[in-house]
Amino acid sequence: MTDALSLTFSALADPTRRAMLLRLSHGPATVKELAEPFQFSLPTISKHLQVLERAGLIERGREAQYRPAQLQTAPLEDVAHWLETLNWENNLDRLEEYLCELQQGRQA
Amino acid sequence: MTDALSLTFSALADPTRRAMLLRLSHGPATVKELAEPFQFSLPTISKHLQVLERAGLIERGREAQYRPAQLQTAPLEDVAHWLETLNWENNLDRLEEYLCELQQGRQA
DNA sequence: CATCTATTTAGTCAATTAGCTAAATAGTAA
DNA sequence: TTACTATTTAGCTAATTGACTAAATAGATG
Repeated sequence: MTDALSLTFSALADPTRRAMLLRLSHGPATVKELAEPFQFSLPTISKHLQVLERAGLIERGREAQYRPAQLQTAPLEDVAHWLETLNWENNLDRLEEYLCELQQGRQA
Repeated sequence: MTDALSLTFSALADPTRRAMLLRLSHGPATVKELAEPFQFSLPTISKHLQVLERAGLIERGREAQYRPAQLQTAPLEDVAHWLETLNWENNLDRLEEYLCELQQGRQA
């Protein structure tokens, strides 16, 4: 999918990538550092990082041979916002239902 | 992926499925009703519902020929919780950093 | 320059996904 | 029973994904 939310959700739909983000929530890290807890090859880790980058969940710097990744929270906020919207609509409906019941109570 | 969070995130990583959930946040709906806004075939819609069901995002009833779907919010709360955890760790680190700076300031 | 470390690219492969049509099943109603 | 509506299953296809190894690139250092 090309839309931003879908990119974000699908980037988050992998436990390795989520673990990486958790690691990055403690501060920037290099590819090798991020790879350490896992048994995957470095190219595999590199690809995971590309997925996270494409979703805007990380940004990458350039320091010597290192390309340190840093967590970016904007897409996470978009996700939180979408969740709130779902709930907000839910609550609006509940309110509407409640008002309807009130009105019917008055008419009965 | 077999873990619950991954199932949830990957179920949410599709705009059609997200639109369905939004629709369901207004109340239960049948497959046909859910299919209406889209140009996809019914089998396709049915498969999307199976994905949502497998992720626990909907539950389905049985009323005559209809199999109405109903939004389930538990997995959404798990997602919200995971997002909070990320941020919570983030904030903890910031606090720690801040305390470090304070201490160094005292030593300087 | 030669080499070492960090990272990415290229190319392969198996599994999964999202769509389709055609056919099967479940339940209602004539 | 037959026919109609709602939904799912089966089987197909093309695209995507996540893993790998081998090789290429970027930069630092002997």
